[in-house]
Amino acid sequence: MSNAPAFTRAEPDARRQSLIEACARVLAQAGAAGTSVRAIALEAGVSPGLVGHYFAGIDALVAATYVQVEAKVSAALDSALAQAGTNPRARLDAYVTASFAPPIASGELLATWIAFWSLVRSRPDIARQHDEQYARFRARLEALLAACGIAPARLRHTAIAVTALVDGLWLELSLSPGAFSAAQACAIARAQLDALISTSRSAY
Amino acid sequence: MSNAPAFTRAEPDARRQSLIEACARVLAQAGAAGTSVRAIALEAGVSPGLVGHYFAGIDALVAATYVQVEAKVSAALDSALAQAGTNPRARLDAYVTASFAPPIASGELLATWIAFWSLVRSRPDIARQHDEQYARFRARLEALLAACGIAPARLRHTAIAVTALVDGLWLELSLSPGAFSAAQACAIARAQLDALISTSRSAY
DNA sequence: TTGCTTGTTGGACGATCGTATAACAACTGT
DNA sequence: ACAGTTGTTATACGATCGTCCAACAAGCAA
Repeated sequence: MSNAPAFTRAEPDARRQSLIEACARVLAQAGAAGTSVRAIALEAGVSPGLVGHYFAGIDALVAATYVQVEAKVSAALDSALAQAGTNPRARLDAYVTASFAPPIASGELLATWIAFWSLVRSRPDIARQHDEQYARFRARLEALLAACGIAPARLRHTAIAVTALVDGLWLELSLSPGAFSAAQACAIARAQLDALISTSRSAY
Repeated sequence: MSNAPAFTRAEPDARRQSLIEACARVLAQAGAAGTSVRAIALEAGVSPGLVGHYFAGIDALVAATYVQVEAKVSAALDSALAQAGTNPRARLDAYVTASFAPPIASGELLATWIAFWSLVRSRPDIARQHDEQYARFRARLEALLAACGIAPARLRHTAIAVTALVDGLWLELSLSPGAFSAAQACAIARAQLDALISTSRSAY
């Protein structure tokens, strides 16, 4: 009779990955409040108990999801930079443009970030994870800015400023897409970059 | 014998207010995940059932708490502007300085904002509330920037840029206070404002 | 084929959630 | 002093939460 397998055994890494992706989808569709072990397991097509087999708890799964989302964002930025050529200013523009385009600025990512942010204050390990992620993003931006001729003494301040500007535009763009468009966010960020770079060069 | 009252009857508005303040305290201490009707009632010193008497649900209470936090932030900004005198640039600096100082940049407010943001995507009424709040903040900033001589055609873009920059710095400052200090955030924002204002004036 | 390892299931468990409701008591007007 | 209004309490209810665990079965080794 029916010798169809009751379930398929998966490679541990692949199963972990599928749970992480299911968590991201649930976060995007149901928000942080509607994200439960059962909902994630249902989305992944597995039994609820399996989640506890791969992750210590729901918080650990959210943190792992954040890591994967961060990796996806980084990959999208790297891809944009690779296509931008070697001109320093063009690379900076490509960074900005990619930050306001899918998949980075797809409002579905917002729920993952918010769920992660809500854990930062109460969990020191997650706070450290956030700090490391922020440091990586700032370091990448510092390299791009240094290539544009920003004075080394102003590099750190400038990178913080650009990160804050891009994050602020990205957040508002994700929260209320009607306030302004991605193209406007691009134009605003580029205008700021022009001002920053010319100011720094005038200090030579 | 003991004729001490079992409970004290409060003015409806005062009781509403005390519940809102209790909700803000619970959000700050326990995060969005630990904020429940029972925890709020315990913090306010009332019975759990009373929350349902004043608010349709936990979401409505969070939304009301957001309104009150927004009012507090606005009051702090207005107070800072009132003390700044009449010089347009000094008023803009006062706006920035106040944005990175208590009570606005007290990390306790962050949990309220995050809890509110997590409701924006799934609840259209809360999305509208957020849009209105954002529009109010941008309008206030546009007035300050107009007084500094920003060209009317660039007013909207500039206000969006400054709002994004301040929000991004405020968010990172609240999430990880160790990355940079409030004074550094101030300096960064002021440098950006200098660049924006000189750029706009050179267009005359 | 047989036995072993282990990924996987499905449900049980206690705790906590939001909400509804009946009884109570504090205040107000008479 | 009395009665009516209603803010308030305390509890009950069903649903859902995260976690745990014994039983099952898929795949691999011998």
